[in-house]
Amino acid sequence: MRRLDSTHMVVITKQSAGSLLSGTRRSYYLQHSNFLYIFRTDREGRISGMAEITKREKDYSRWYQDVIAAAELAENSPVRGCMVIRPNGYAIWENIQRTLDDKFKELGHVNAYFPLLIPKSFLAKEAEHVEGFAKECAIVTHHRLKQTTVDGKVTVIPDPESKLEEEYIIRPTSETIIWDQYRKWIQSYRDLPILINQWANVMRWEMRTRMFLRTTEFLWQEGHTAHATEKEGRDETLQMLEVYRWFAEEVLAMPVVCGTKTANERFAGAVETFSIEAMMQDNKALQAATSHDLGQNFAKAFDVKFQDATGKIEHVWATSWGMSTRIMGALIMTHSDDNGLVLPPRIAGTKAVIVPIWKNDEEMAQVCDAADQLATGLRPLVGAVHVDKRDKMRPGWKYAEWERKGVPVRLELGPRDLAGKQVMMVARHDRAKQPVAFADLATALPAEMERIQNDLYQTALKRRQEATVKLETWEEFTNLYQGEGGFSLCHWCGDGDCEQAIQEKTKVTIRNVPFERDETEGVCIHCGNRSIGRVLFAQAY
RNA sequence: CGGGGUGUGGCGCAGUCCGGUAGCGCACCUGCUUUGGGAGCAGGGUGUCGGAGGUUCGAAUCCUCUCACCCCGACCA
Repeated sequence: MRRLDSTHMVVITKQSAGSLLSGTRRSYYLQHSNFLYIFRTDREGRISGMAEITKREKDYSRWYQDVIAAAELAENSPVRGCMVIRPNGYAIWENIQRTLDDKFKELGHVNAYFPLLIPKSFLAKEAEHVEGFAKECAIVTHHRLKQTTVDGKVTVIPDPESKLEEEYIIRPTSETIIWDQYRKWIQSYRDLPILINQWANVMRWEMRTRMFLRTTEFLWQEGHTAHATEKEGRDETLQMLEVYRWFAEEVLAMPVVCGTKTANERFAGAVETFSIEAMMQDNKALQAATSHDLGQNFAKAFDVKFQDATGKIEHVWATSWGMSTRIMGALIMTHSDDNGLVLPPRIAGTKAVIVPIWKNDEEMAQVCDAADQLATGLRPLVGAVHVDKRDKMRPGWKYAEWERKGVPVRLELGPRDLAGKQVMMVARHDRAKQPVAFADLATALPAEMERIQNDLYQTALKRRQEATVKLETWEEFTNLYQGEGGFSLCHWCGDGDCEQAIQEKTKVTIRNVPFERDETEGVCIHCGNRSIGRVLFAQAY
């Protein structure tokens, strides 16, 4: 929506006289030169009907929602907290799945599928696990509906006679049902390791939801492995964290901080949780993936034992690790700008779009034919290339539309280009525009995509570096988070109560204890006790 | 569960104070002219005014109840 702003008006006055603009509270008139303009605006001061994206600096949260709507990634559904992922959004998720899945397979994992519904009793078996998830579970209590009439209207109710003997929980995560199964599969050390991944939907009944970042239902992968030794379990946990780091940085162009979660933030049932943390453009942190060392907790809860080579019987060692559709929220917030979505080429659904330009039917036939030929030649090299042949839309409209949707590269092809055997190549993120000869395109386009990928990573990295500081005093700390926020590296005593007190006072949390950190001596920024080293603080999504 | 706000065509809104049988922009459809950064003209279709009840000759508008969604908290990450 386009806003009225001072550069476009000489006088703007809230309607008051009444006669000219009868009965409208949100109408304004604008005197400019010798003309009187009349505008109707909505609550936000936007002139009706001109769809544009809220500026980041004006309202970051609204900008985020506008980008998702403008790029047609997802929209709200009739189900509270659940979104509909539209084809443009799902194409990104499919690329995420394909890339991660290939990597998992490379490392020896296989896919399997476990039920959506979990017997209620399973969740209760691991004490910390049940405590962590009990408050956000959806429960299936009946298996049949019954038609009935209320106030003369036909409706349906759960049939009281179909009440389940044991109720089911819609999975918030699958550890319990998987470990119940692993018990049957594992007897000897020869059965280990088990390296299974599942692509699935899960449900957590959150009180407040935001598109992609926290939805009631979301999509993810959850890896669940079983090992013969503690070391092997820990190695697997760290290996998968490294996969996530690689994926975030190399594929999504999103720099992350790898580290260990504090005890307070640990996964319910884990011995140790590791995370990758990214910084969004509003300086808030977002946990982009987690990997858990579950120790023997689930093996003990589900009685999963094996006999080792010496004949000794022992509980197995476990890990679990996941990345969800939440990462798409991070992807959107990391790179996008006030013109809409910006995507790194390696994850974009459509890598490039060709916009043919013509004046008449004859030219249209010629440029469209040439565009098709170019696209056919480029697809094997770069992936999906779309030719936008829609008539009744002028090129300028198409440029704007593809920019909103985040297609990394646009190729403009008009009669003059055709005559010169070239296209105009334009990058989405910086609008850098250059002519490229047809003959050079097969090398120039992949090179341009590499440049874009690298630019996006470097820009995000620079933004994070500039918003990361080392702080020494509580005053500096509170000042930072009452203002612009960001990442801060501060000394911390290691005490959970102290951590909690910091959160209650400032809403700032320890994101993780970074692997690479300054371990020089110091005192806790909050309580002044001896420090365990500097840890990463930030306000978080 | 508190505090605030909004429900009117696909989307964004006006109309509600002061009751008179629903309107604007965008989008959509048709035609013509256009097409190198958001085209123009002409014609056209689109509504149980969130729901229920009440007052009234007459309700989007007044009254009562109710439902849904959004924002700020609480919760969670």
